[in-house]
Amino acid sequence: MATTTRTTDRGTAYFPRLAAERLDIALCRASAAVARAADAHATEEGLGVGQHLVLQMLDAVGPCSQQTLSEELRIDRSVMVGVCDDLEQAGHVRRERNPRDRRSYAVTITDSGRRRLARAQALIPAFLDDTFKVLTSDERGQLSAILAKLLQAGVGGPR
Amino acid sequence: MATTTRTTDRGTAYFPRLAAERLDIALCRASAAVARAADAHATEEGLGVGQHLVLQMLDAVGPCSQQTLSEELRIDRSVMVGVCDDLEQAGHVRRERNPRDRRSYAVTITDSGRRRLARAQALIPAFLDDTFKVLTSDERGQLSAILAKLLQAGVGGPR
DNA sequence: TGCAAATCATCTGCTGTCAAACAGTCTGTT
DNA sequence: AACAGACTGTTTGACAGCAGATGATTTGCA
Repeated sequence: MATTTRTTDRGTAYFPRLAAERLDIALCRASAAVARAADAHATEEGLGVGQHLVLQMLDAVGPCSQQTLSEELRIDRSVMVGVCDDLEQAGHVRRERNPRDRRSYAVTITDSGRRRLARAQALIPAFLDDTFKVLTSDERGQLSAILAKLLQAGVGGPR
Repeated sequence: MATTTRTTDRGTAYFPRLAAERLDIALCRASAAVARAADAHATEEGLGVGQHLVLQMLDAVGPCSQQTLSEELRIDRSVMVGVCDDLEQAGHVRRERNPRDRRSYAVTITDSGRRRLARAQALIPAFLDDTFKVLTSDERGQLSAILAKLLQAGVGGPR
């Protein structure tokens, strides 16, 4: 049937086709999709990605200022305020003034926080297996290495 | 100098170190950084990533409804309204009612839109070279293939 | 010592995304 | 024909991220 205005119908699969051909702006959009998947899992589980990262780092390296957390985890300072608020209110973190520099806090993970972290960590393998199930083991390793490299190079701005 | 509360000092490089070790929540955060880099470049250049993708697709496959654009490009319908508003106001796109289905528009790229697209496309290689300069050619190919694979698998939800 | 500049945490305003609700239109069944 | 249900585009409200300004504190320098 002839129509003057030919409108593309469903099932064109334009986006994946384009993406497979070359690395361009579209692929940066794909990165956002991966990030969204993590956010969705995190909110569903009840512990935001930011909160998770903070607990992870505090557990690994000990008490930190919000500034240090902010820089290392690439989370904006003003956002870190709310993240620490939530963690503190949940009792997963203590905020004590650093006696050597009373401008900053010494944010410390509590036992409750450590238990919460362990619980969240336990769910990650299943999430990753599900999210990246279409990738081979090699591809997962490649993705990991590549993103780490980009991070170290400071892609995406300083914060 | 001994202190009771040991606060981690600058330069720990905790995040990259963690990221390099294993694929976990932190790496999904890295994906967000890549997406941010593209957004920053786009706004600086004056044509948003969403607008760019819409022009790209309209140029490639012809007139589409906003719904089709939305699904293929993984942009929320309600966001697509604004994207098309901006493109239409700039004269890069025409919105005509589809006579066969008056619910939908037939969004069509104009000559102005085609010129704008060409101008934006011309800047992409330089942006990519800069953003991914720390990657080898092989790694770029791997990243491209992996993200495309994830896209086809529908990572990040339907929209 | 005294003062300018930098630093840390916080707050405010702006922007963009998403979910849900809505009006108009189409499709299929009776 | 009549009506229920699905679809398209739009609006609204809630929410997160980021830039810039602010108050309190520290550091560096004259």
